Amino acid sequence: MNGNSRDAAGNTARRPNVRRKTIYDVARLAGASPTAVSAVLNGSWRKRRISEALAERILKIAEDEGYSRNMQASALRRERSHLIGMLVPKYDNRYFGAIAEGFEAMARARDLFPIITCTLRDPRLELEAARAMIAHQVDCLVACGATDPDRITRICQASGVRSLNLDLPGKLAPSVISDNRGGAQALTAAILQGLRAAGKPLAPLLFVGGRAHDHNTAERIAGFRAAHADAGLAAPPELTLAAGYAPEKAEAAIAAFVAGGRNLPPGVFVNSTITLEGVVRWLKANDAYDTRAAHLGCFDWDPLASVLSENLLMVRQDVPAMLAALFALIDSGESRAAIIDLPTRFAGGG
Amino acid sequence: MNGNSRDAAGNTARRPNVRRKTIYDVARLAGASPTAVSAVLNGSWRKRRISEALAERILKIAEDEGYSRNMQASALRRERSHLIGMLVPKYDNRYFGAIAEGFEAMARARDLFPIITCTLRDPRLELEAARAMIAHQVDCLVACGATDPDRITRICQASGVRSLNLDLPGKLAPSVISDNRGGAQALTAAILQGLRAAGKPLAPLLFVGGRAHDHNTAERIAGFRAAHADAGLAAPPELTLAAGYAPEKAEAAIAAFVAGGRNLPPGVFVNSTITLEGVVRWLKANDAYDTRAAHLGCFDWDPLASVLSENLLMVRQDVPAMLAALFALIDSGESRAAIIDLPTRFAGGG
DNA sequence: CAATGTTGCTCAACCGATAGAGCATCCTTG
DNA sequence: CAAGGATGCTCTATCGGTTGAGCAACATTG
Repeated sequence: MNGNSRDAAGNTARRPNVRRKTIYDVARLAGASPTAVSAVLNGSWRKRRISEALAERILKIAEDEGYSRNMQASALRRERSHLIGMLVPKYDNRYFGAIAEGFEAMARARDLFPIITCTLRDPRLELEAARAMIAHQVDCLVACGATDPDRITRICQASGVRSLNLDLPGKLAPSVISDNRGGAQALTAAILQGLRAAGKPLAPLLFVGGRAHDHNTAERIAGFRAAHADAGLAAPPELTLAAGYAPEKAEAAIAAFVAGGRNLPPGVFVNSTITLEGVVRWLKANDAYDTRAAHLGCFDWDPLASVLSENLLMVRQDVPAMLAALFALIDSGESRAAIIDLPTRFAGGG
Repeated sequence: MNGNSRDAAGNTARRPNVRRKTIYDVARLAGASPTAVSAVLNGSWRKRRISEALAERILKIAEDEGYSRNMQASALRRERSHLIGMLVPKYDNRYFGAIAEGFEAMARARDLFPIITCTLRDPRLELEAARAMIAHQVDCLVACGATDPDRITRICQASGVRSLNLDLPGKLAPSVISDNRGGAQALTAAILQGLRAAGKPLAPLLFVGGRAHDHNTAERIAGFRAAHADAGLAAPPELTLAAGYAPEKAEAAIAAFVAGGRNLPPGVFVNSTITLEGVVRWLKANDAYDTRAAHLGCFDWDPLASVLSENLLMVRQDVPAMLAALFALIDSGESRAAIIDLPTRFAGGG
């Protein structure tokens, strides 16, 4: 089958001309044992009763020689890598960007080395990436916005790796998510209120974006419908266009909707900033867009879009709170499945 | 495969109760040697003259047992980790997001495991992250948008790790960057042309954002000035506000500029989308903003901002070309310092 | 039939760091 | 001054995979 699929990088793997320093090199120069050097350099020297004098000598030599610990060897021996992995769908929006940045900072604050990889919302890539992370011995894996979190949890469990879910919940591991239903309900209500304030007739809104079968989109649709009910409106299913997140899909969905002979509703609930791009593009291309007249709401937050638009309502998920909850779970060692549902905030109306 | 850690008290994240499978486990079950198992599982079995029959038996058992290679151990022995690291300043814009996504995809296509970490434009964090990556034995490190690329290269060299620069050039390692000067010159010319087309009087533009001492900002200022010269305009230094990328800094800079008794120029060259946020916020807050009247240009590309604005010109750096050039260098093993300067593209005028 | 080659597999020595056990000294204390 | 303890350090096995060397068994050749 695959005899030789190796070294795609054209075998640039020449042996390094600079031999890496090891504890053995440092030990020789310090006239001490590798054990002593190891203890000094990993901080366990007090416990191991190494004298302050020797510790200082070793530290100085290590510094001078540019010694750098080989974490692979260290992790191998200690059966603990201090690596923490995270899977993220995309880097094309502020939400996941903020999650990635915050995750890294909080991991580092705990002396964990964060490894983040984006999986492009591709289920196969998600599994492959999870397996790769496990092979690299991550101590813990966070699946953020995964299409099938439970599948990932099962893979982790098989290798004894702890896993947690973020943004999208699973049934097999602790999950930290936003209150999508509540946020969507509030956003929908605000869009309707905008219509009222503008003296326009109330009518059911259009829902665009997301995947009907994913938890968050389902919850948002539920909130969307609840807000309609609260306003005494029906929310007919044909106004729900959840054909994916990509801008082109949103454009195509709206085009098909209109081509079906229907009138465009007076307001639109958009499921993400990336989808918003497609929605606005369609509206502009079809001369239906006017910054003052549009009644748009977006379940996602982008400060630049927010400041550039007049009538754009945005829901901001509370990334710091989500990460705080996530790391509280990680710190506590909790691994029972349970969902932590955090409230969202409103950000800007232009 | 039931609950989790045995010692509920104290150290929870301790030893996993699921003992990881090793080649020794598989070897025992297959009635073969660990050597044979290793060879089969890493693909070198043909070279090592293992029979097809044994290979298949081992593969099946490994699959059934859920074996997963310990990359730490593997990397330790082979002195090649197949890890490739990248430092990135921020995840708060599409440019670095696209770089991160593309980098991951191209690394994976080469059987390298990408490790990306964001350093928040913090020089200290950059060095710390570089050192951490080296400790984790990356085979190669890409410094993207680093504040001091040469410092990072020197650290890498001391450990025999290959390094490359992206987005911001260094003098000690190969660098792939955008033609910032040319892009800025074209963008500036386009803004001026917009003024002309709108029948407004030509006047020097304002330059906002970036750090005067970083290469890219310096180049962009040069291009900005060249375009002014081309149009027969002076570009007085007091119109150049390079006080950082953050939105608040841009707002503050403009506020100070105006407070100094000067009139706001008829058009603005903005150095990044993140800065644009601050610029627009100030313009709106001061009633100076009108989507149709504003003459804004941004050296950065954000499709949502682009589609939301009427008169916003954006320069799009050619991320795919940059990554292609980067990996061409990586694949070729090139490590001599040289700068590859790629043209930018225009994207959208609203 | 001996010499040589090929096939299929195993042995043992690593890679670098770490932890348990052990071993001299030196210091107390009765 | 011997027993007991503290101090300061080293020895050695080990984590899991990989690799050069080596060894039977069988096939081929002159």
